[in-house]
Amino acid sequence: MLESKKLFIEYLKQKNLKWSQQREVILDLFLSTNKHITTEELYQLARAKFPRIGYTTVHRTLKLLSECGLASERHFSDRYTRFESTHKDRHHDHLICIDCGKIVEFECEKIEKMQENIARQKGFKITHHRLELYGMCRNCRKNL
Amino acid sequence: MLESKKLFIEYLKQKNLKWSQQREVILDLFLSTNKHITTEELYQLARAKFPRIGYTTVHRTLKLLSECGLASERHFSDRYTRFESTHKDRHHDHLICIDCGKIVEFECEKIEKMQENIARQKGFKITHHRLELYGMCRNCRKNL
DNA sequence: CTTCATGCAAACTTTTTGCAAAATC
DNA sequence: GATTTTGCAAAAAGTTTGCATGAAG
Repeated sequence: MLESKKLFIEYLKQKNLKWSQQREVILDLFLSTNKHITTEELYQLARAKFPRIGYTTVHRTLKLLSECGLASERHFSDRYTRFESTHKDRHHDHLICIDCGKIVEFECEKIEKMQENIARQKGFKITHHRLELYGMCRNCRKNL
Repeated sequence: MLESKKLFIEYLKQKNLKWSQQREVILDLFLSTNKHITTEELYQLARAKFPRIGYTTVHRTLKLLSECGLASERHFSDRYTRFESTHKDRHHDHLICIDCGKIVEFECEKIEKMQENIARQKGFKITHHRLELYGMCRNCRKNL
């Protein structure tokens, strides 16, 4: 079983919460998708595997996953909350194609260092940040 | 009269739209506030100057200001849409205190350059970006 | 006097909550 | 068996729209 699946089950036990079929379906789908997924999208996927599942359950499970650190909530420029799997790799930022919506992840140590510098100058202690670069990917530029 | 006020009036003329008392109140308040303001906040300010004004009017005027480029919409981590005046100074990013909500603006040429580099590596051409640093400001750290 | 803007109320969107029935421990 | 979860429906919270009335050109 996946490390993160164990982690979630353990988390539930600690909190005296219960493991359920629905939670399993949702977790599996969430872990197997690489996307920055919305509740609605995951709900649609889940319904394919477990037709009687409710939107609310998906929503609450995603919240649970956020609480235990397996997911993190993100807001890009539409008004959906998107959930991203956090456990697998370390921090990264996003490049987003404004045409096709493709999301590419990247990380840059130097930028992070510079952010720390700026924050120090302004008297801040950073807890987290958000860096999103919007533009056109190679493909979409080609098809102009 | 302010440059941007003229600009807005000109924009309205071009589109065969009308100048009104409400639009003037809203524009003046918007231009005189430095905040990243929500519709609700601006509505409250506007009511003080023009009691019969409606929320809808404020909302629609802010949308107009976005359309003509005088304002830009931003989404931080709460669920409000915030409007920021764009004309006055050039691009900048934000430091946000997670405790008191204070927003400090900054700009960093070096970070921008690096962003371009990363995008180029990934085949992207950047149109715009968003960088937000979240943390605790000096004051809030003092009062811990 | 024609056209557009206003402001109310009501619709819409996305997220969240209350609660009776069902599943888990 | 006690307690938590589920799924529905309905509430919240922000944003957007329809429409009769009023203001601007």
